Amino acid sequence: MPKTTPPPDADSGSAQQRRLQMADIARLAGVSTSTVSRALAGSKLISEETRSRVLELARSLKYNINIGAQNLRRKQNRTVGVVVPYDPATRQHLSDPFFLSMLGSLADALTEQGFDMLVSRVDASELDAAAAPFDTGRVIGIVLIGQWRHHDQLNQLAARHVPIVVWGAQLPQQLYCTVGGDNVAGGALAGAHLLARGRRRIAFFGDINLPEIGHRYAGLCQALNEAGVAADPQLLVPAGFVPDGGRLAVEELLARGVAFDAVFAGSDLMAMGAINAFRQLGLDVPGRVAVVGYDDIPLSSYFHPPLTTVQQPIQDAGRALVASLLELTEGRPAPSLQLPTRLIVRDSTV
Amino acid sequence: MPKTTPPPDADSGSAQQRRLQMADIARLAGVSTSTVSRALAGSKLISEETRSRVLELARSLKYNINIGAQNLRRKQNRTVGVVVPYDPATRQHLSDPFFLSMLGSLADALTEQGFDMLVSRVDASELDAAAAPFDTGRVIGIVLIGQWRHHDQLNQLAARHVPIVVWGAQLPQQLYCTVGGDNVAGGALAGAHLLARGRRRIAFFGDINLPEIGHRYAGLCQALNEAGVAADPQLLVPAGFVPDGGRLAVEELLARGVAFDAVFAGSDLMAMGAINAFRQLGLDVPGRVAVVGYDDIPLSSYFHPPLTTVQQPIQDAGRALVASLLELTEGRPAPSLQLPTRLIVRDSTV
DNA sequence: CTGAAAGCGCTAACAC
DNA sequence: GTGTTAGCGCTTTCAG
Repeated sequence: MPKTTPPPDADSGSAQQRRLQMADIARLAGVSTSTVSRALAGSKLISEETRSRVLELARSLKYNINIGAQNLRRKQNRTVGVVVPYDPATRQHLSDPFFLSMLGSLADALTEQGFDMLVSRVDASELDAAAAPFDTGRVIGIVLIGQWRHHDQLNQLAARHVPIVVWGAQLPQQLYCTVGGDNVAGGALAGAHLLARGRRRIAFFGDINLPEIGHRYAGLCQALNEAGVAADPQLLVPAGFVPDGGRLAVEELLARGVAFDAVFAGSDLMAMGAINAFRQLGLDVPGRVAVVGYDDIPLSSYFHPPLTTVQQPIQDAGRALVASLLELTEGRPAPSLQLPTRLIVRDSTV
Repeated sequence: MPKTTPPPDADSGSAQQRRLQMADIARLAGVSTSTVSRALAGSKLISEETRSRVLELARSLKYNINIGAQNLRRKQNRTVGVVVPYDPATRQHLSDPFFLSMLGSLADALTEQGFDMLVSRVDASELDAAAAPFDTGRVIGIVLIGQWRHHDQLNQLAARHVPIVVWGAQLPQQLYCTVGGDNVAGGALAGAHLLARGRRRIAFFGDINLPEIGHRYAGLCQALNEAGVAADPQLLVPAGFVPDGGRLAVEELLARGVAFDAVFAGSDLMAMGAINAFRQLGLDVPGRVAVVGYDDIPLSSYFHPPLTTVQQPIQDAGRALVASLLELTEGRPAPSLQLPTRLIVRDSTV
């Protein structure tokens, strides 16, 4: 049972002094509200003397302009919506450190540009709810983190002219703007690295129906191809982002009884789950099986063994998403973007 | 260099059809705006027939009420500000998975209650900037994640009657409301566990000037006391939340040349850093040294060895923070709250 | 340079 | 039941 303590300030519920407004400042300064408005806005139609008097007064009284009213009048807005879809089944999406980091990166990018960030979570199966903050005029546009398999719903949003930028993969017939890592290149990087380490039987863990994961797998296949190694469909193991997707995939792989000497996991989390499973089964990583992850979440360097992984450009991602969204909101077209990824070699692949 | 692709829809910057407003619906329905307003608000002063006609029209035209205008008129607001202070030096705070998880938990709790979440990051050394969204009328109150050493600034905010709830420790002479884990109890839990495992020389890693960390250390000392073991100040090693705070602390501890058989780290991240450092030095965990972390971030069960740690009640935390804030905004006093913590025993302590 | 007046898109008395 | 009217707190013509 939680312990509570009485509040320190017994009179907290008292004198709710009315919030100051422009008219108050105007009266006190002996000018009209127009003048106050101009002074505060830094208009140059105001005498230096009046301006400083008003400013001084406003500051000393801690007056702050009411942004809601200002927005209404100016028909503008400096708020961007960030929506994180969640799987209605597990509701667990914000648990993936990668998404969380993306939130952080967006927060930074938006702050940098003087925008506020309105965060909402929506049921991934009802994605048009993602547009609500825009439809109700609260934000000028939406950044959606995670495309999942909702290509069509996203297209509908774009067709409705909702300014929206999606973190994810570029798909054919896409009406909306995406910003994402170059997943094919990332997958190829991982594949080439494993091949260079002498691995030939590379299993892939992940749900290739998700565009980004599909691309990573395609990249792997491409690398195999170039090395003249055949891709064995038996080595493709579906795995979800759920906490122990990695472990389950390992069990499945073993159950198939197929030879393998490496795993390329669709995310770091899966890679970690897989490595733990291998360890419990007495299979040495990287000795017996090399493992590459994807994302380079902060903890992958702390993992044991430190995880070789494909790094997603999180810092750039936030800035790029915001930049594209601003283009869109200003009526300009925003081309989809693929950010470069790079391989971080650590100990899980020798 | 990022690759770009031309936009799919060349005419994206065209016909910016004006956003529908209530007057439009009114005209189309042949009624006054008041009637539309009432219908949409579900007022019972409206004939069933009119109501459904208006509702139908609004839906088919995808009309959405402008929340900004509504808020202005109603002088209300369903938005809560969540601010995450960052250390201006490292700017790295959002990297701690614990804070990120808290954000997720808050998002859930707010969504549940029909509130929007406006997230902002502020320089921890200028905490009164945290009140900006409130001062400008954008939010009805603020949840601040992370108290750090800014007790005084927080008191000032509370004195200004900014409705604010802080995740952190309860301190003497505190004017603001805190919700936090019971850090003393948590520390005691960790200490008792290590003692029960036969450890006597327990080092503590963390900056005890931070209230929460200080309380965890106090809890440890309390447990030692009760067991009749003396707390050795030599075993108290300052360590930051920086990525490799744990490693640095290990080095410092070793440099002191003092005997130790266990470490209680102020956070899981530190514990992980420390374990990696021990491993590199050939010191077995938990054989040679047992390690307990704090937070129970999602990855601690994936770590090797899986981390014994004190679990913070993240899910409850979000709900509790929101509940307290709502009390405050409704003019009622909100007592500070300490949520129970529990020890999760895994392999890092045998 | 400054003020009066007319709204931004909506709601809520107050009439009818 | 429904319409009229008067604003919410601010900005911006338009006069002076």
